Amino acid sequence: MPELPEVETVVRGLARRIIGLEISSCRILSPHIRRDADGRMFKELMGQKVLGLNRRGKLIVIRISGGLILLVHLKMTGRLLLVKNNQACDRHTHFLIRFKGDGELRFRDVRKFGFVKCFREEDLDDRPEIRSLGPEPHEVSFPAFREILGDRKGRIKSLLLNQAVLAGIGNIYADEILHRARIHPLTNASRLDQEKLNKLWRATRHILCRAIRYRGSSVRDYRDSGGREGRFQDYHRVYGREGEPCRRCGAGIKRMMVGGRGSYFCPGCQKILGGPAV
DNA sequence: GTCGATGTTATCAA
DNA sequence: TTTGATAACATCGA
Repeated sequence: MPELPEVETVVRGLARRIIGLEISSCRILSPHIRRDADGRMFKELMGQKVLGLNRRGKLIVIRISGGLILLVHLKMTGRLLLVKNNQACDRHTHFLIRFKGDGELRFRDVRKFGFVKCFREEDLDDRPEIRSLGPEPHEVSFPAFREILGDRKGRIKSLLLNQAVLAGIGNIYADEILHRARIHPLTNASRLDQEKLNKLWRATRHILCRAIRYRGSSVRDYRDSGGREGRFQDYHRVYGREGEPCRRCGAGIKRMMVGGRGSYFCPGCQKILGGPAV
């Protein structure tokens, strides 16, 4: 599902193709996907141009001329697709923008957990969706990383998934990162020493950067803005591999629930750290 | 036809 | 502070 590498892939793909395009029309087919946002703001998009796209955590931030922002979250099954005009729309398409000439940006979301909001640029930094986010996990320095996780209680996997701690890691990459760092998902973060924290920090950078290079993981629903699948699922070491041998130690990959989330790990090389609680 | 799983986030309860 | 349950929603597979 769309986590940091998938959202980054979508943003990069769209940036290449829609920056500079002029918006000729905008349609909200399912008002629900605006959530509480002011629907009137969308009318101001007409005639404006796309200035740029950014990612923050799992959020897509589209800057529009006239001081406007489109904020998109794909949640579980959302897609942002760039298609030619007048292509058939299925019932899961909830929002679309037509560009002058040719091209149509569509928000499609089977489960409708995602959202598209439009507001003024000056309000961007005050938005709770943005303000609540922790740092970018593959860019944060080790001292900052150590500070964020070092004195936290709670299970390390749940902390990695907490967007206020680090922004952008989801279930797939949390499992892959922990496997690479040889840390059991149930490990209490307070028991991670300097060496383990550093391993975790390096594993985070390594996994996320490599996943971006392979254009994300298409386990089930994820597609990029051109409708194409990612390739990183072919390199998963634990996620979705229950019962298969660990590629590092040969033990059978196991699955358990951690904080209500299905979690894959290797019982051979991911041990819960012993010793007294800190 | 029903049930459970899927996996993101906000919210509420303990 | 942390953890768990729930709800939003639709689809798939058993």
